[in-house]
Amino acid sequence: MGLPVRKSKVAAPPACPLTESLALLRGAWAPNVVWYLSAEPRRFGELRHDIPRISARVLSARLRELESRGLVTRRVLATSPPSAEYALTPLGRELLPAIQALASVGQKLIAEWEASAPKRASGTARKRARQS
Amino acid sequence: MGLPVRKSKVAAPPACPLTESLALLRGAWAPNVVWYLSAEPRRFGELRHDIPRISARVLSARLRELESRGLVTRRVLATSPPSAEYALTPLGRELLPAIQALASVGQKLIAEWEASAPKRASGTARKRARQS
DNA sequence: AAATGTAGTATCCCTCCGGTTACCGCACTC
DNA sequence: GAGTGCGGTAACCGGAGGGATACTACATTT
Repeated sequence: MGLPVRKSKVAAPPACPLTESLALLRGAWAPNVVWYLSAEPRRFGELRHDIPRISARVLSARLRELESRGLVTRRVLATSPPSAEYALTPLGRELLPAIQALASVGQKLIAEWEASAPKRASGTARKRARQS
Repeated sequence: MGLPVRKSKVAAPPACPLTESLALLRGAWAPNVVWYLSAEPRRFGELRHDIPRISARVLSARLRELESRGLVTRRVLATSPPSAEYALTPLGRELLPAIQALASVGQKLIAEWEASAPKRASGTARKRARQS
């Protein structure tokens, strides 16, 4: 017989907390959208501009989902032509520390790569970027 | 003409830091695997037990990917039958604060739901659980 | 010899998700 | 009336990813 199965020291999942919050951020670009709403409310076109490679279709779908999950509110402005403004709810804000932590890890990685290969042109695409 | 596009107050993505770290955790159950390796190294079967709804196929694939991304190490133990032990690398450990932050949000949500509906049987699956 | 346990791999299949493209209605400006 | 900017939606399509199931190899236990 092999080794005995050791009981995990990590809290077991009756309903896994990690899975719960990941469900809130599911879908392409969802964390990015929350991130770009963190500083201030933003309009549809501004988010498109913030996240260059997102398509209008996906941004629209993501905003609807985030709204239905209670992370984001949508407000139509009486401008001409009408525009829409999206903002984080308190629930959405609760996820910011986690997103911030992820971003700072990514920031550190980028800084290390640039430091370890300073000869590379600064705008050069790295291989890892393909994984995004 | 509509409103002027406001420049984002969130740091722009030459290579988005958030996207970088999300790439490390891509794939089903990846954050959970890292989470269950946080306290101590764990073997394949233990991880299967920790994450009940994961299949061996996906767990295997995920561990290979996490290994290739440098988050996890694999060590074969000279037991009979041979077993394998997986552990976090320093890079993998860097993601723990973010994962911890996510888990604590999920924990809070679960606590609130249970507090707001104390009549429900504690083991009852909630609707949100289907989204996982 | 059969069962058990460990650590996977192989194969199939099917769904979902997201990219692309095209298009809409409105209001203003030119 | 044509063009532009805004905020989307509709339809199509392709691929990747992941669930389910079955199978392997080896060593020890019964």
